Amino acid sequence: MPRTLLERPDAVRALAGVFRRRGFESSSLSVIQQEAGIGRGSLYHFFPEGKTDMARAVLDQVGDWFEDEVFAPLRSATDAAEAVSAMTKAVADYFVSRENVCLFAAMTLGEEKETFAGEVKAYFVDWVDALAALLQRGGLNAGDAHENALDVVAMIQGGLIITRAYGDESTFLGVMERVERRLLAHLS
Amino acid sequence: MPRTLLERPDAVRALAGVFRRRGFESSSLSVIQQEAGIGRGSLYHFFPEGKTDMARAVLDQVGDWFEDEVFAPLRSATDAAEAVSAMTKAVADYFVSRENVCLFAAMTLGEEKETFAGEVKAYFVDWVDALAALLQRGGLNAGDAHENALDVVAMIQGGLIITRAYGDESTFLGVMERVERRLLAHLS
DNA sequence: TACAAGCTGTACTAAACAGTACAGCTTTTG
DNA sequence: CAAAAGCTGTACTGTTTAGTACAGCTTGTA
Repeated sequence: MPRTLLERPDAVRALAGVFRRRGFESSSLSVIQQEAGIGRGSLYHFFPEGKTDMARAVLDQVGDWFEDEVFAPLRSATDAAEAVSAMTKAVADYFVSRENVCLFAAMTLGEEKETFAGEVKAYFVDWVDALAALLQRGGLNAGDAHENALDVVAMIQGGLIITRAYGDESTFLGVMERVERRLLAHLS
Repeated sequence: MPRTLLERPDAVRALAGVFRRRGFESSSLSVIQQEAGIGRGSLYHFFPEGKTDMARAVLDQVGDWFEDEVFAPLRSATDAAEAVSAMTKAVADYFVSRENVCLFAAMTLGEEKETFAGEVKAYFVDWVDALAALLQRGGLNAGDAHENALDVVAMIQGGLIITRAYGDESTFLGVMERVERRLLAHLS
């Protein structure tokens, strides 16, 4: 095997940063080169189909992180209250350290919304369903569990929007605190 | 005065449709011409500064609608419960008939987020503050009123995201129903 | 030390882009 | 009915875009 100066996952991480900061559509190849510090040659080496490939790789990586750190723990948890606190903490830390941007939410708008509709839907369905199942195990009936899970995920996503609009990340943290409190109240 | 075949407000309405459907950044001038049915000449006649002018005009028009139909009624209402129901109905009807897209929320991402940061912040601040003031008049203390107002606006915005991801507008309508129920519960 | 294979910068192409200029059209006003 | 003024299509410019081609570099392996 030859050298591996830059690994694909590193490239994906750098791309994710650019897409979060500038949005997918206004990240031109020249901007990506500059901000991610990756040349055109490397970019097309790792992502032969261009920007679409890059976006897919970024969404995959984010989706994997949520699967491992959020959805799977929700599904396998035995203590519902503990799982709720772990989820809110993980999610809050994640978005605060990622410029308060959810790339899946961003993909519900713009040109390529159809291209990634499947992945985007799966992300939200997985999250809502995993949380709903946990709430059901915590004592809620199926309907209430699903409605509460949906409302909570919506509140988190809306909280991100408002905190970006306000330019003040404490707003998002406040939303996350109340999300946790609300879920715990339902479980007691 | 000479003829007025196409008025500026009509042009703005057409532009809003294009921006909602395709996103601001991927609406090129040729796409706008085609989908809005307005030629290049007319576009630069009405919006001399180009796309930035167009976006500003669209945001202004949407902002005016919300001011007149949502924020002002919230501020001047005497019956809090009635005002809450009026707001949820107006907002639900608005977004359902506008492809479940909030253009102000869309402007918190992408290239021009800084250009319109002021307008975007004002929109959310006006909404949250008007609703918070109403809840306070309805008996909540200042802190609870503000938190609930913020959470509700977040839930609405997040509901739009999830309904677009699900490709099923009944999800958003469900969120709006529970928003209304929750607010009414706080007022009783 | 030499080969193999992954990685990378540079130069290039064709298409799409935002924005300009302007002649000419249409309709209201006097 | 003529003039004024708003509106509109077309042709154009220079720039930026995504994507390609490829020579050459770097490093692990034999």
